Amino acid sequence: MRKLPLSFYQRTNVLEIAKDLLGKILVTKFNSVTTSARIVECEAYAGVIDKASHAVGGRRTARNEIMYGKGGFAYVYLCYGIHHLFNVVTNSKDIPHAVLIRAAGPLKGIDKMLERTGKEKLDNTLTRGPGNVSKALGIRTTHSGLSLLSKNLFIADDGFVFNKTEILTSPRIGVDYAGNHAFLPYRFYIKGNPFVSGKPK
DNA sequence: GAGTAGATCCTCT
DNA sequence: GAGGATCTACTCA
Repeated sequence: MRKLPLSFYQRTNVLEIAKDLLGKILVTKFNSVTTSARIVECEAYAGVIDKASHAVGGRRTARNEIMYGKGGFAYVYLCYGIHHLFNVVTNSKDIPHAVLIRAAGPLKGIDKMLERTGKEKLDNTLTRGPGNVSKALGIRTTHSGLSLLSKNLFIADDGFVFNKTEILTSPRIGVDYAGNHAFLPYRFYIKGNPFVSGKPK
C-alpha cells in the first residue's frame, strides 16, 4: 500500500483523476486513530468554466483559495450548515479543479466511525453520501488546506482496481442550479455498490 | 416505497 | 440577509 504521489493529482484531466480515484483508499489518522475507506463514488468539478463549481468564472475567495493552489491538497467546506464535504484539489497552480469524494466503503477503524456517526452497527448508510464520508472519517473544515501527502490525511493505492465494466458515469447530484452544466456526466461510481448514494438498484 | 419538509451555520453579496 | 456540491425522518399511500 503506497500513498498516491503528487503527480497523480497534478494531471490536467480532472475527469481522468476522478475515475482513477475509484478503488483508492482514503485514510485519516487523527489523535492516533486510523480510519480508512475505499472510494466508490466521486464527482469532478472543472474549475472556472463549470457552473456547479465554487470557482466558476474565476471566483476566488478566502474559502476556495485552496482550489487555486497546486493539486494534492484537501478542500473541505461546510454545506447546509451541517455537512462537511471533502474534495481533492487537482491540476496545477491557478487552475481550480477539484474532485468531490461522495461515497466510500469502510475498511479500518469501523468502530471509531460508528462512534463518530452515533450508529450502533455497520450498514450502508455509514459512509454513503459526501456528508457521511467526512463524518465517519472525522474530516472537518479545519482540515481544509492539508496536504494529501501528510501523515494525518492521505489517499493510498493497494493495487486494487475495479473492473472497467463496473465503473458507470452519470450527471452530478444536487447541482440543479447549474443549468445545462447540471447534466454533464461528471459523476463516477461503482455499479451495484451499496455505499453509492442515490437509489439502490 | 415515494415524496417532502426541516435542520442549521458559514460564506459571500 | 440569503442560500447552499446534503441527509434524515416523517407522512401518506
